[in-house]
Amino acid sequence: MLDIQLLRKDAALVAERLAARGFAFDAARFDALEAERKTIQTRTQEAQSHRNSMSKQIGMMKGKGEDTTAVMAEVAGLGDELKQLEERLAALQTEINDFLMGVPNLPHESVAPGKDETANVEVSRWGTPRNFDFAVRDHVDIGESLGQLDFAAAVKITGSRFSVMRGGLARLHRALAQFMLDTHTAEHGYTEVYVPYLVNADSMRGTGQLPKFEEDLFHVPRTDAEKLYLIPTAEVPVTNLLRDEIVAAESLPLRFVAHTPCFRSEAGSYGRDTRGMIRQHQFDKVELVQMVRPEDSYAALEALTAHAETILQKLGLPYRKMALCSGDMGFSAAKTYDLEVWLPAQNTYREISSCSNFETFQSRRMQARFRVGQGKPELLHTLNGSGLAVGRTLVAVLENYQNADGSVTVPEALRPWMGGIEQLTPA
RNA sequence: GGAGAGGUGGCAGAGUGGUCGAAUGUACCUGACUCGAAAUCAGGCGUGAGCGCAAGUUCACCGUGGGUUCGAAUCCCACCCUCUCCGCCA
Repeated sequence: MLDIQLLRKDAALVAERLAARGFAFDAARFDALEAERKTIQTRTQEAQSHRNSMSKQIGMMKGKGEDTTAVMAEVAGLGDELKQLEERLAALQTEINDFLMGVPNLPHESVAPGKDETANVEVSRWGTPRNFDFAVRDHVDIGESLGQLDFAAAVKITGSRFSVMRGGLARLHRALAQFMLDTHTAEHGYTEVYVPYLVNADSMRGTGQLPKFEEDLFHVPRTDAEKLYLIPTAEVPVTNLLRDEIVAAESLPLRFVAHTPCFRSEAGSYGRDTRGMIRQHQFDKVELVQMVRPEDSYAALEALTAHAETILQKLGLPYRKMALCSGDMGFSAAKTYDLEVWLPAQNTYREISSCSNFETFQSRRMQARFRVGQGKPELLHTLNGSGLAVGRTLVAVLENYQNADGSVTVPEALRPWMGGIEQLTPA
């Protein structure tokens, strides 16, 4: 959520900056709503104040045993008008809030303008894609011929966009997650957290998935009041750890890492990446989350991105770092770097991590704050990034480390988590 | 799932219709005393929002949402959550 003070001061400027990301901000509507809100709120508060002082007077008079019928008759007539004002004000505030909840974050000044991913800027590139002296196969062929990747079984058990792994491949998947967790906790100063995979609507609103993107989420019905959602990323439960909290400035920065499954309905992606493990309804991810002081957040974004890059480097996977343009960023982000890993079978780089600074966009929704000494609470800045998406990392390892005989070499860095296994071979 | 108890400020804990946004204790901040600290004493100390150049002022908030009333932390209804015991269970 944007700062409403900024909107009041200069809605036109906000509209201009949002246009850069393809969002049409209706400044006229906002101004109109605000104008009415201001009038109604002032009148409501005056009426409330009047009623309060009259009621107080009745209390005082009764305390002294005086007759109050005259005053009570006077205040009795106030009820209807006050109720109407209060209802109108509540409706207006709901409307303004709904309106604001649907407005995306402002892009940071360093973000390149652009309509879509074609305007993203390549920041750097690491590693050299390997030359294969045999026909490369994609991860589906590799995994299935190993007898360790089974989409047919997943379709039977659940449906499309799920997978079953067995044996060494299942272990490789687990090893990847543990390798990532151990690296981030031991080398990058993150605290490992275990969190719920089902969250309530308030949490989804806090990080920005709701109200706008409900169709992307799976949910568990129950009653409306207690409806729960499956997390699309650990960002949701982990960032919401700070919702409605005020932490001491000295405790910042907070750095959390969590390994969780993620669930996405993939509504609107029919026909895209239907083959293999690239786009699944359920996938594992190791997520990095930071809460920092505002002045530190852009340095933190660079650091967090570098933490994710470390994983790719240790695994020897070639990748490139992209700075997303204004039109390609997610709803809540002020600035985003994507890391794209080289996939030989697709002969291209594919997203494997997305690292963003949300500034106060999430913390304002969540009222996640910090306090310097005895000072006023201030909104902190939140960041997160994949460190990394485990499923896609598995795909990258299979494809980049495949051998002519159909086996797959286990990257050196993973071997401590593989119980000495150096190669995946058919069972 | 059954039975009971309970949700009040950072924490503890009063308050069951009226100067209650809320006693008191504790924690914390400032000052006094002290060489310094402790103890003691005095004062301060919730969050959000509106209006205002400011000083300030107004409103809302006692789990959440409704209701009754001139007036609700207090009464009524629904829901959520926590705790205890029983049952079941990894």
